Formats: sequence, C-alpha cells, structure tokens
Amino acid sequence: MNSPGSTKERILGAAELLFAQRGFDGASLRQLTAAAGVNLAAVNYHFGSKEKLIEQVFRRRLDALNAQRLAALAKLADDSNRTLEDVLAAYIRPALELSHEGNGALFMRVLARAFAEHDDTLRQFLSENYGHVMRQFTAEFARLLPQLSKEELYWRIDLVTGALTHAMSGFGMIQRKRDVSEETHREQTAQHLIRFAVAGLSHP
Amino acid sequence: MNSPGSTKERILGAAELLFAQRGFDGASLRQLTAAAGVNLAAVNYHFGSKEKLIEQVFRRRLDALNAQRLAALAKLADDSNRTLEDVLAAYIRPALELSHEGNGALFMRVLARAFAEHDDTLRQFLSENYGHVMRQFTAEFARLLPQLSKEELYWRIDLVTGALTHAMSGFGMIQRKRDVSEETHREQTAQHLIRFAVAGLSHP
DNA sequence: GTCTATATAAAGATAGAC
DNA sequence: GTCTATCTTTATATAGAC
Repeated sequence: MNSPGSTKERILGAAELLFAQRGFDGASLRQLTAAAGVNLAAVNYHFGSKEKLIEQVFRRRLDALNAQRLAALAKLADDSNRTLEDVLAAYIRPALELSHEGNGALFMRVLARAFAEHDDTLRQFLSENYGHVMRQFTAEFARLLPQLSKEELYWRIDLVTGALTHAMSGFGMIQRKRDVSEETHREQTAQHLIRFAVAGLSHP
Repeated sequence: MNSPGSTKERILGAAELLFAQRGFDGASLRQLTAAAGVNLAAVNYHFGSKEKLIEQVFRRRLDALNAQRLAALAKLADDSNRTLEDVLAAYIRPALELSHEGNGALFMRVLARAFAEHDDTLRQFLSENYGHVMRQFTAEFARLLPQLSKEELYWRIDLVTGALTHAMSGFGMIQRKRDVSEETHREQTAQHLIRFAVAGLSHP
C-alpha cells in the first residue's frame, strides 16, 4: 500500500473526485494533477497511462469492498436459516459504509458512471476482477428463490442492481436532517434499500 | 421538422449513435461529422455549438416520448378505478416502444448516461423542459399510495427510476429468442418492468 | 522521484471562398 | 448551405536535467 499523503495516493484521490464530477474523458490529466498538487508528468511516471490510472481508482476501493461483501456472505453460510434480507444486507451494507467514509460517496458515482459507459475495456476489467462476487450472490439468490425461472431471476437481479447503483451514486446529495444522528440515518437508508430489493426480487 | 435525410437530421442520428457509444465528451465533432457524412463545419452552422447539439439530441426524442406519457396518463384520468399498474404502464410503455423502433434503443443509452453524468447544465435543461412530467406522475403515485410518507414515496420512486433507466439502457443487447415474436417479447418485457415497479413502489 | 520543456495529436470553433 | 483552410486551445505522453 501507499502512504496516505504520497504522490500516488494524492493522484488517486484527485482522480476519484474529478472522474466523479466530469467523467473519465471529461477530466484531463492537467486538471487532475493540478488538483492533486503534483506535476503533470507524475501520472505517467506512477501509473503508466491514464487508462491504468482509471483501473487503479477502481482497485483501490473495489478490492476491499468486494472482500467485505464476500466475508459477510461467508459468515451467513453457517446459518441455515439465512433469509433474503440477510444476503442482501451482506451485499448492500459494505457499500453503504464505504459511501459514508471519506470520499467513498464520490467513488460510488464513479462506479455508476462505469455502469452507464458500456465501455468494453472497462466492463471486461470489472468482470475479470470482480465477476466472481456477483456470481456467488446470484447463486445464493437462486437458492433462496427456487420458484423463479433462471430468466426471471436475472431480470430481477438486473433491475435491483440498477436501482441500487443509481441510489448509491446520489449519496453525495442526500441531506441528513439535523435531528437524525449519522448512525440512525445510515440505518434508515440501509432499511430502505434492503426492503426495496427484497420486494423487487421476491414479489409473486 | 427536418426532412429525413437532411444534413441536420443525419448529424442528429450520428450524434445519438456516438454519444451512446462514447459519451458526450468521448465523441468528437470530427468523428461525428465523418459518421454523418457531412462537413466538420456543419455542426456549428446548424446547431451553433456541441452543447446545443446535445440538447437537440434530447429534444428530438423526449418531446414526443413525454407527450405520449402524459397523453396516456390523461386518458386514465377518466377511469376512477385506475390502478398503479395502469399509471406505470403509461410511463413505461411509450419508452419501451421508442426503444424498439429505429435507433430508439441507442437513445435510451444516451439518456442513461445523462443520468449518471450528474452534470448541472444537462440536469437543469432536462428539469426545465421535462420536469413537469415527473411531477404529474409523482402526484398520481401519491394519490394511489396514500399510506406512504412523502419521504418514503420519493425513495421508492428514485429507486424505481434507477432500475428502469438501467434496464432500458441495456435493450440494445437483450437477445430475443428466435421462437418468440417481436410483439410477444416486447409484451413480456413490459410485464417484467411493470410488475417490478409495482412491487418496488407498493410493498408493505 | 520530481521537475521543465516539448513533441505530437486532436479538440472546438470560425473566416471566407464557392 | 457547404466547403477548405486555419486559429487557438487543450489533450496525452515523453525526454532529459536535477
């Protein structure tokens, strides 16, 4: 790992912010290095190219996020009474925690952009590196919803994924009311998302 | 309106394709005019700027689409027994029809990009020109779901919107099976989306 | 590891001939 | 309304001094 204030880390932080705000094409290396307070040449020195930098922006967050999701799912494997709520919580809560720490909310916007981009290179990178996570959760959904055909299940998972991605990309703007604690607010959000996902997956 | 093969119309068609594939920043005026088979200078002559061209790409589809949605909603106003399904169908079916005609599916991808962009200029343009549509539908949802608090309703509408936008942006890739007619396939898709939306909005 | 300077390509936009 | 030619800015990337 990199030390917190290192050049590499500052570039990654600035990249996350500017990619969230202006997109991968919209944010130039000039804006990016200026925001990070480093030299223009530093990106190519440390990452090789803009493309590689983009991959590292994803890796920095997704490695930990998906490890947490799989750990939460593994924990449930012991419990033979695990419910759809439990499995969805294992998927949603780590992302929700990330979106409330530091610039995690910005990253969720970057992720939502990646979804909308339909860019083949990026999709392949995400699929190769993190595809196994979705596959494990899908298997678990199939187990808990045996009445659904394969096609029906895929439809619902796709719709739920779209809903969650969209919602989490907006977290930078959701205003927590002053009389609600940070903890309570996060818990309410989790409940909204989980209940919606349960309804979307399991309706008759 | 423009004649179908006019320079203006060909630019709009090429822009829709390239914006869907590469985004607003990713698609350059050079690529765009080359694809349209027109001169580079034609964009600035006919539209004034790239920004104005982007607005026209939206107008060309959204004017008709949202008019159809409101017309379908108005038709329901007579029926005092109208259901949530009816209202959702009024919102979803016109978009679904658009996405199956000509390059309509490409436009749905452009629209999904616009959602993910979080670009203030674009959001303001869409809100100013088409915000009244969402407001009318929201009022209708509130009437049909009186048990939900305002906050709860907004959450659910936001999640459903994300799901539908995501789903419709993928229509270019959904493979219709050979033994299913185009008509049947579209009807099945409509049913998937409407049932999902009903469940997401009205779960207890 | 960081800097300046620069190479090279491509962007949006416009002027002026036809 | 369409063309060529060009202006100006900005992009990614790299070479070579420190």
